[in-house]
Amino acid sequence: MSTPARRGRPGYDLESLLQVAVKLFNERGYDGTSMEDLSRKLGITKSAIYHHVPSKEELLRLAVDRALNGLFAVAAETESFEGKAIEKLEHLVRGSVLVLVEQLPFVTLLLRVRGNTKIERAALARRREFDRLVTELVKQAETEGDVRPDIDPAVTARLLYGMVNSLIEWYRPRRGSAGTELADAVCKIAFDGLRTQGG
Amino acid sequence: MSTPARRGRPGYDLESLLQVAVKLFNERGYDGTSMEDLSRKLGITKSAIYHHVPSKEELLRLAVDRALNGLFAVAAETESFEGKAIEKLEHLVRGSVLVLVEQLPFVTLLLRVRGNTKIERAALARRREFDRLVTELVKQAETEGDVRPDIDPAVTARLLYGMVNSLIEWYRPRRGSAGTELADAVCKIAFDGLRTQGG
DNA sequence: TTAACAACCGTCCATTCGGTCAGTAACAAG
DNA sequence: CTTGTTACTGACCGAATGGACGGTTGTTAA
Repeated sequence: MSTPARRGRPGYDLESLLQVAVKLFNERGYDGTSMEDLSRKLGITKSAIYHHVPSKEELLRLAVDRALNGLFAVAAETESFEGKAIEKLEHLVRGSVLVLVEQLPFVTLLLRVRGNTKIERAALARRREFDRLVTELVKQAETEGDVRPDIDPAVTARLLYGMVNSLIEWYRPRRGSAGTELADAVCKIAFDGLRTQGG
Repeated sequence: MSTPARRGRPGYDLESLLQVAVKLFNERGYDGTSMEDLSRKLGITKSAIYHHVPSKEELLRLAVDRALNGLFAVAAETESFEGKAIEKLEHLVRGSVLVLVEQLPFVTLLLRVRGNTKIERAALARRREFDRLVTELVKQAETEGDVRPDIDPAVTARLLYGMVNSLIEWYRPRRGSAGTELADAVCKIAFDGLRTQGG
């Protein structure tokens, strides 16, 4: 059923190890977490970690790639859409929130990468590509008259995703919560504002 | 005039050193920056740094305290205000954006603190206090009928400041830019949304 | 029973880390 | 020239870091 009867000695595999690692990286920061810290948390020795993964950085790479793949999957889905740009934009935002919620630890790690190594810089490059995509959509929606023209589209786009991405700072999954409610809240405030609608 | 003729051997003082340090901390992350890295950037030896500051953490403390003092000054100003809660809230947001812009490097460092040490935890505690203040204001504004009641005020508050704080991720000061325009943009989108208003 | 398999341990290593300390260099005022 | 003041150097230290390596233990399938 849930356990497909794995061969060999039981213990961590790469997946279960990655979960713990990413969680710890988020708590103390990637650079602030030593492999000793991680091994202590796992309950195994440091050298055992290197049986599963060739380096500390590889753990980071696996995590941020998972986050980026999730986000780009939503982006691809959005692009193959018919309709007005503002509808595409809302779809992208909703999808992004859902990815944030479902892959919270991975996305959290991604959004904190600073570009110290080749791998981190590659992640930043993909992030920028995603941001460009959002900006283009906002621009188009403005051209179509659905987004307020009194603010630079690039600024609007960044504020929008600033709000979306800030979820990682405080959102914590509760059992039974679908994430769609959260996406609703984000879309309401981002698109129509927190003020009571006059009308 | 601009130089009040300092005594002693010329070079860095605590202030000028702090500027460079905080900038580097923001580029590579606090944990990702060694005192050797910093000394290289400064053009002096590592031990020279310890003439100005007793420890690496003290640099962090000085920086985050400066950011927190700026934010709490605005908060105090806001509390001594007369008027509706929503007006207070807008004043707080505007003031926060201005502090963010004027003290960008310090606030940036503050918002990335993870709580690994006593000093970091103290900073996080003060941040939470500030967040409580914002939430209370949003709640009150909702009671007064000025903030949409269909979203949990705590969520609204967090999304609002998620947007505000996201400025540190992309805003870079340009000469001649006052920051008030940015505050305008933030308030417009946060309070009234990015969608074109149905007149 | 045995072979394949996968997870794990103990020991070791070169390097880097934050930090110390005793002394030196460069300036201003008297 | 001296004195006070401030910034800096170079050599050093114990601890922690990411990682290497050869050997071991526990589990399943044949």
